[in-house]
Amino acid sequence: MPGDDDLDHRGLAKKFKALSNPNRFQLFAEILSAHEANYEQGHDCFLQSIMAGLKIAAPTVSHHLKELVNAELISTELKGKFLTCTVNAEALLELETFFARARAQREPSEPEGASR
Amino acid sequence: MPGDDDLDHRGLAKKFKALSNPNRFQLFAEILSAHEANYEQGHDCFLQSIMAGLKIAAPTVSHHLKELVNAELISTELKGKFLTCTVNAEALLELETFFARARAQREPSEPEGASR
DNA sequence: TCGACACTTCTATACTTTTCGAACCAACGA
DNA sequence: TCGTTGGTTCGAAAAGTATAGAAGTGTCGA
Repeated sequence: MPGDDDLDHRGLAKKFKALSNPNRFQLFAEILSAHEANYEQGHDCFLQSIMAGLKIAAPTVSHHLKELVNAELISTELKGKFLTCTVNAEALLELETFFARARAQREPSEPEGASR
Repeated sequence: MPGDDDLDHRGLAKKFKALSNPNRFQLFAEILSAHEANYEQGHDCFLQSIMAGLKIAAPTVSHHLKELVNAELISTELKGKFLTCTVNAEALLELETFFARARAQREPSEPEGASR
C-alpha cells in the first residue's frame, strides 16, 4: 500500500511546515500548555492571554493561527467576543506515530508494531 | 525547569523547519527507507541512489542535505568518492517524545510516564 | 597523469513567507 | 446607541528560501 503513506506525507509536510516558524511553534506550544493549565476550568484557551507571551502584532498572530488551523493542528471557536483554541489530539497522535515508525524503520532490530 | 523546555524548543523548531520543505522531507524519508532496506548490508545509504528518486538538481540536494545535517536530523560521512547518510536516532526519539508529551499535556486524564 | 565522477561552493533569480500599519467587523457594556 | 475591545482582512515592504547553472575540490580508475 504505497499510496497510503503518500497521503500521510502530504498532511505531515503541511504540519511540519506549520510548526517550522519559531513564532508559530511558540504559539502552538503556548496553546498546548494553556490547555494543561486550564483543563479543570473547562480548558478554554483564550487567544488574548496567549498573545501576551508573544512579541508579535495581532495581525501576525491571526495569520499564524490560521496556518495552524489549516494544518489541522488546532481548531478555534469563537465564544462571544473571545476566541478559544484547542489542540487537535489526532494530529499529535499522527505525528508521534510517524516518528515512532521512523525509529522502528531506522533500527529494524526493534520490532514495534509488527503489523505494517 | 523552564529553561530546559526552552532549549528543546529551539532545536525542535529547527528540526520542523528542516522537514517543512517537501523535497527535503522526501530526501529525509528516502534516507530513512534506504536505511531499512540496506540494514543488513551495513546500512550504507549512498546519496547517489537517493538522488535518483528526486527531481532536483545536485546543488539543491547538497543544500538540503546540509540543512538536515544542521538540524541534526541526519549525519553524513564521506566514504572515498561517495557520501553516506545516517538518520540520527536521537532526533527521532526527541521528536516522538515531544508529541507523546504533548498528548499527555493536552489530556491530563491519561497518565503516561508518571515521571514528570 | 589525466579524465570522469561525486559532491560542494558561489552566485543569481524567482518565489514564498513573515511582518505590521491601517482599516475593518462583530460583540459587549454603559 | 455609541465607544471600547478582541480579532480579522488588506496591502505592502522586508526578509528568507528554493532552485539551478557555472565553476571548484577531491577521489578514483585507466
